[in-house]
This record gives sequence, C-alpha cells and structure tokens, in this order.
Amino acid sequence: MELSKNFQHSEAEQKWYQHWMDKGYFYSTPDERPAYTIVMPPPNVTGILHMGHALNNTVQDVLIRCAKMQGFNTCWVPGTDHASIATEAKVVAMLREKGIDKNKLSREEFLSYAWEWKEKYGGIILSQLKKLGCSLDWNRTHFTMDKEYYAAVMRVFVELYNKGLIYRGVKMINWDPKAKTALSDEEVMHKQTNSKLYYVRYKIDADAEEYITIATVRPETILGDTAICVHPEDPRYAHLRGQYCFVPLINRRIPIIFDDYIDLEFGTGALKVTPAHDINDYNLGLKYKLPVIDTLNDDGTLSEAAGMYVGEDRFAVRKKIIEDLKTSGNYVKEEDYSNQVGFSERTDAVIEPRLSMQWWCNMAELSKPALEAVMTEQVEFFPPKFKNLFRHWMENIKDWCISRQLWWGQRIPAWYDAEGNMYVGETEEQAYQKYSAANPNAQAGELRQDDDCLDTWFSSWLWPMQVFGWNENPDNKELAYYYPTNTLVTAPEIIFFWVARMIMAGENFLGKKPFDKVYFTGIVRDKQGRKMSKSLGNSPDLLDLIEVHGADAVRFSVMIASPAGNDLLYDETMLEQGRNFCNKMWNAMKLVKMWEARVSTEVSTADTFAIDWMQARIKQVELSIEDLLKNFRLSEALKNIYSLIWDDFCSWYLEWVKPAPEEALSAMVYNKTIDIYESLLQLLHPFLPFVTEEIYHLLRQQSDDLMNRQLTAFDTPNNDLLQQGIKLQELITTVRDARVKNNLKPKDVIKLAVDTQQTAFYTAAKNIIARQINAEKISFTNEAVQGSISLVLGVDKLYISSNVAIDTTAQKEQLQKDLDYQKSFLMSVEKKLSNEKFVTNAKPEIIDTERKKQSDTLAKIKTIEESLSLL
RNA sequence: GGAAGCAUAGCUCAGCUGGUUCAGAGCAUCUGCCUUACAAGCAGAGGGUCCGCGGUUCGAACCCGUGUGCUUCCA
Repeated sequence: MELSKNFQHSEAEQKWYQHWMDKGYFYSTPDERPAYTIVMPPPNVTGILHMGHALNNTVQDVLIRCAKMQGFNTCWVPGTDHASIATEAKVVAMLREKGIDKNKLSREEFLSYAWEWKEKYGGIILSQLKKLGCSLDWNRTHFTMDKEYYAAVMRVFVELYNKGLIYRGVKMINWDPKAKTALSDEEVMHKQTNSKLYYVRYKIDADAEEYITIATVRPETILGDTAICVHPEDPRYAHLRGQYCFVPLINRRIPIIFDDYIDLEFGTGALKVTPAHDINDYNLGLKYKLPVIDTLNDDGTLSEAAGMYVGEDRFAVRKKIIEDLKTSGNYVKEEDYSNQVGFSERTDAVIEPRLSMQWWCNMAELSKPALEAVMTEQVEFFPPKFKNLFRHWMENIKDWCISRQLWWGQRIPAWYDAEGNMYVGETEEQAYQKYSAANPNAQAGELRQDDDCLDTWFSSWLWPMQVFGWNENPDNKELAYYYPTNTLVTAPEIIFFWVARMIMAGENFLGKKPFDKVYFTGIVRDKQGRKMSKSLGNSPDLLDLIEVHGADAVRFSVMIASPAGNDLLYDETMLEQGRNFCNKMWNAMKLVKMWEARVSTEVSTADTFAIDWMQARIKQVELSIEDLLKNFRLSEALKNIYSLIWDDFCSWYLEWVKPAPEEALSAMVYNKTIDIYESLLQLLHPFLPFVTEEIYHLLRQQSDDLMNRQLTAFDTPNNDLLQQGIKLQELITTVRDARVKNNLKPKDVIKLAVDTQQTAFYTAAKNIIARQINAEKISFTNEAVQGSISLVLGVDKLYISSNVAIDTTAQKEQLQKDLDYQKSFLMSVEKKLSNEKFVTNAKPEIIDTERKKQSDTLAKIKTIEESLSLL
C-alpha cells in the first residue's frame, strides 16, 4: 500500500468516529465493571462550539478514554440546556427580523416559534462535538425541557414550596430592562465604568435661603427621592435635624434623616434616598418607613410616578435632567468618577435595581449539606484553591430569585383564582384539586397560571440526577450504578450558578452528592490575554481549525498548555506543534513499515539494549502519567508522552535499531518495535484518538481497536537500564558536539578509542554508538591516543581520530571550561561538607549524596586534568 | 471597599515534601545539514539577578514578612 507523505486527518477522523459509533463503543449500560461517569455541562441549545467548549470537552474525553482503558464502564452523558433568557433573546431577535413583534404574540404562539427554532438550530453544538472526537453516549442525550425533565423541575418546585422554602414576595431585584425580566445576583456582571458624579442642591424648607448638596451618579432617580440622609455625627448638617427639603423640579417635600450608614468622606456626606431604585436606599427606607416611588417602567423608561419625562429612556433623561437642574439653579458641579455598574450577563443592558414581586428560594438550609460536602472533601475541587471561594459564597448566601418574566422555560406551577388566592401543584389538575377542595362550587377554567417561568439554573441543578431518571424512579438501576458521577469538568465562572446548586440539589433531593471531583478548567484567552468571546470576535472558528489542522491537532493545542484552573493563552503555534506531532508519528510508522520487507529470522537477536532501554522508559513514563492523571495534571501528562514518543522513541530508539541501508532486520526487533509503538499509541490515544487509531491499524493487522484496548498493570522500570540509556545519549551528544566544533562533516568517518572501567556498557552499545557517531571502529585503550580529539565523559576518556586536521585550541578551551566548572562545583560541595552545622543538621542521605558528589567530582577533575596535560 | 491568585529564558509556562550532577520544557533565535521516515525534519549551540527588599534555616526559585506590578472573584 502506498502511504501518503503526511497524516491525512480528514479521512481518518470521519472513518474512525463512524467506526467507533458502529461498534457501539460509546454506549454504556450497567454491568459488573465499576462505572466511570461524567455528565457534560449542557451547552446552550442555541450555542455553537467555541474554544471554551473545545477545552472543556477535550478534557472530559481524555478522562473518559483513560478510564475506559483502565477497565471502567465509562458513560459520558451529552445534552443541552434550554437556556431560557439566552434562547428567548435569540428567538425574539429572529422574530423581529421577520417583522414579528413578540408582544403581539400569545404565549402559545411564541412558544411554538421557539420550539421550531430549537428543532432547527438547537443541538448543532452536539454534532460539532463529534468532529472533536468526543466519545459521548449519544443514546443518553438529554434536554432540560424534555417532558420528563420538566416534570422533575415541577416536582422540586412543589416540594420546596410545601416545605416553605419557596415563597413569593416583593423585594429589591436586578431588573434587565432589555430582556424585561428579573435576574439573580449571579447573572449581574459588575464592570468598572467611567461615569460622572453630579452635585445637586436641594432647598431646605426654612425661611432662609439654604441648600443641602448631594452627589449622585444617577440624577434621573431624583424624581423618586423620598429622603436625604446624613451622618448623625456630621457637624456640617447637625443643625438640620428634624428639617425637610424639596426635591428639585418637582418640589416634593422630603425629610432629612440621620443614619450612620452614611460615608462621611464620600461626596458631600449627604445622600439622596431613592428606596425604589437602590438596595441600600431600600434598606434605609424600610428602617425609616419612607414611601417608595417607582419611577421606572419595565423597559427602562420613566413611569407616570416620575411625574416628568414620562416614557423617555433613563439615559436620555439623565442628560435632560442635568440641563433642567442647571436652569432651576439646583445644579452645582460635576466630576469624573469611576464606579462599578451592573450589566446583564445575557443582554449586556445596564441593570436597574427595582422593587418587584418575584418567587424566591430560601438557600440557608439547602446550602448547609453542600458546604459540608465540599469542606470535608467528599466533593473534591481541583485545584483546591476554589474551596475558599466556595465557602465564602456559601456562608454569605442570599435567597435566590428564581422567577423570570420570560416564556421560554418551565412555567411556574402556581395558579390563582379570581380573588388572587394561590394554589401550587405539579400540574393544573393538582392545583385545581386544592382549589375545588376550598371552593365546593368550583368550575374548571377558573384558575389562571402564573405568567413567569423559572430561572434556567433551577432546572440545570438537577442535571446529574435527572439524566438518569431520578424523578421517574429514584431507586432505578441506572441512577444506582452511575450516580454519584465521578468527575465534573467545568469553568470556574459557573461555580455558583451551577456547581454549588447541583451539590445542593443532590444532597437535598437525593441525599447523595452529584460527583466526587470537580475539575475546573481555565478561561481561554487570546494572545493579548483577552478572554475569548463572541462579542470581541477573537475566538477562532473551531470547525475551520479542525478542518485545516485536524481534530487531534486542536485537541493537542488546548491540552498542552492548560493545567487545571489556570487560564489558557491560546496560540496557534501550539496547533502547529500538534499537527507536526501527528506527522512525526505518521512518518515513524512509515519507517517501521518500510522495514517489513527486510525482516529476517536469520539475523542475530543478541543486540537488545535499545529494546530493553525503551521498555524501561515506557514503564517509567507510565508510572509518572498514572500519578499525573490522578491529580488532573493533564498537560504535564501529555508533555511526558509527547517527549517519550518524539525524543525517546523517534530520535533515539528508532535510530538505534534502524538497520543500515540494504541490511536485513531481525524479526524479533521488528516485532518488538511494533509492540513498543503500539503501547506508545495506547498511552497517547486519550489525547489524540484519531491519529493513534489510524496508525495502530496500519502498523499491522489488528483484531481489536485501540480505543477499546485495555492497559496492563504498570510495573517498575529497571533503573540501571535507564541510567545506561542516559549515559549512551550523553556519549553520542558529546561526540557529535565535538564533531561540530572540529568541523567534521557528518560524512567524515571517525575512530573512537575509550579509556574506561565500564567496558561491558560500551560493548553492549557498540553497534549503536558506531552508527550514531559515524565511527568505523570502536576500541578500548589505557593510554592517550596521539593526534586525536580528547573528550571526557564522566570519568571515561574518549579519543576521536580522523583524517581531518585537529585544532587543539578549541578542545583545550572546552576542557578548561569544564574543569573550571567542576572545580567551583567541588568548592561549593566541600564548603558545605566542612560546615559543621550542615553535617550535624542535614539528613544523612543528603550528606551521603554530597559526599558522592565530592568523590565523583574529584575523579572527573583528575580525568580532565590528565586529558588536558596531553594536549 | 473585601478576598484570592500570579510574577522563573525573547514568548507561553513546568519546577511536588526547602537539599547545585535541576534552574527545566515547548516555541522563537543562531550554526551546520535536502543523511533513503519526517525541511511540518535532523544534528548542535547560545540565552535566566527565579520581580525588589528583609527574615527563618546548615541550606531558599520553593517557607515567612514587606513593597511593586498584573489578573480574577465578591460587594
């Protein structure tokens, strides 16, 4: 078969993914093996694959494929989130483009458009994950608005309501005027913003012409002011106790109140109090029983209650009112000011704090078992630094605003009768039963359901339970087998939104944590360190990258530089490194295949140094990888395998066993080489599944697939062999360096004479050495060889003879440099050993190594000095 | 305003329990090679005040304090 010059990724990816699917390798059903389960963080149903997903899902796939090799029954559950606010925003935008106004549609009409949209565009991301090679159990694909899932959400709502943990109430909430919905605190992003601080004076209600000046960044809220507040110990305002003043423009008479909440340093030390539009003002309002005047409509325009500018947007009013305050003589001055402004996570609209009737979930009780699970490491965080963050949040947790003024989502299961009495039930029938029990004359159709729907996270917190059918039967076999899941892989950004709440849901509704471990990936940033985001447009198109460089190269690039919890600075050179790596392995395979025709059973098989060494190296790396994976140090693990394959296998091993041109190759060496290559491919497979599977099958006829191959138990490597390998490499490098420095061309043949105690080592490696340094002869000697290049390797002396004239000055310099280094090294060691405190305090094994260093260095110095004296 | 993290080669980062045969990798750079697997490659080389200052210790890139700079989270 003709093999292409380079690895052709497109075909291989297509072919193997289909093959794995056909073989059913991704599918899992409970059996006698231990389970290894991951539930995928469900992406938004409208989402498309971006860098964050690529990182997150590659990590999960690596974990799953590793576990599979170790004999676990692996199950990775895919799915999508209905993402209520994000999806609704998209559907509204789509309708607008079609010239349809959401407000003119009925709820049912809108929802049918939304479902249509979901069927058409939803789940694109899942098919994109296939391109990345994700070994997901597609039979288990879930959606957070599936019928069964919906029912589970209803059940949880009703249970919590019946326990009194869900309630309805008027409180200050974060209002998104663009999406026209309430948001939870977690959905508000605070950004540092350049604003103006306006100073405005309010006329005191007194005979004298006296004013009190306040500072505000939101002058448009003046119309909702119901008090001015100053610090009780502020001498500037002490005389105003019991006084009133007038709100500018509308001349409402409001009291001046005194509270030590006020920061004396800020502005003028006087605060305007607008209970309807600021949480702190609201609390002051409660304390002093101030009236609440809501001056905003739900779209961010001013309401009738404002009395002025009615129907105009709040930001337009901000400009206008300043002009009007100037005219009225209330404007004093303005200053540049930098403050934190809240923005909607989804729509990027400026959040308006607002009083509103919403549904709330009391978190105090729910959070307790979750906090404990994390603090006692029943749920273990990687990296552990997130534990503190988690605790801090959980200990200061506030009630969760769970209602949203949206249509796309689970509708709140509360019904009202004509008098406004409320009936909560999982279904309308249940609610009606309660209603009719209280009202014997009840008629069907008299109840009206709450218009709001639930926060998306109120459904996704059930994800690890409900994908295994918790609601239908909490004692079912699947839930018992797969739950708690093993590892959750997610971004630290959603630790509160999602991770914390899943733990709460698991602990409270099922009595079991949802996962053992949480691996937090970093944030993917571009070269300039900016977070990759759609709005910045700095996220590369992943499907393009996969198409051009291959899925394996993409996986390599995101894995090689992403330790847990550390941000990933994405750089396309890593993509090239990954592609080159695939290519390197492809060519190594070609090389081995070329030998196939030259295999002979006649050739002696005595020379096994290279094989023995390579096998020891593999064992060594296997052990370190096992350890690294346990600690989720995936990038380190990949680096180790990369170097094992590229450096040890390709650069050393293959060159060591490579037959000379035209020469035959021992069948034993050939077969061992393929064995070795196979075990390397297996180690790498979880990271780069496609190229490894492809090469695995091209190496020789296989009865199985690499993906399904099981790892054998690791054992400890022979340390002597490893040391000899290092020595051999050093020998080769030293001689090659000398060749370069003495202008010997690669084709110039040399003779090597060695003065050593370790003749066995040189004899074992003789053939390898000869080939690697292009020596026609290797011999042992006890004395210096005249006219040769003299080198020192440890305590061995090497003499290189050739036909080319030797310039001894370069050698002298080199040896002298080495001698100087060794001498100063010796000095530092001896200084230490002569330090009495060191000898008495240091651990014995440390002292022993120092002694060994001393004697080794002394021997080296002697060797170098002898060589130097001969030049 | 509160909290956490980071600072090591030109760049991106490793460096676990303190121990000079550990200051390391990849990329980039320089030199020489179109050597019959691979120029997307091979061989070799150079490059660092481990952010500054103080402390603990026989010994500090590593522990403690402090200063500076950056990042993130929360209010």
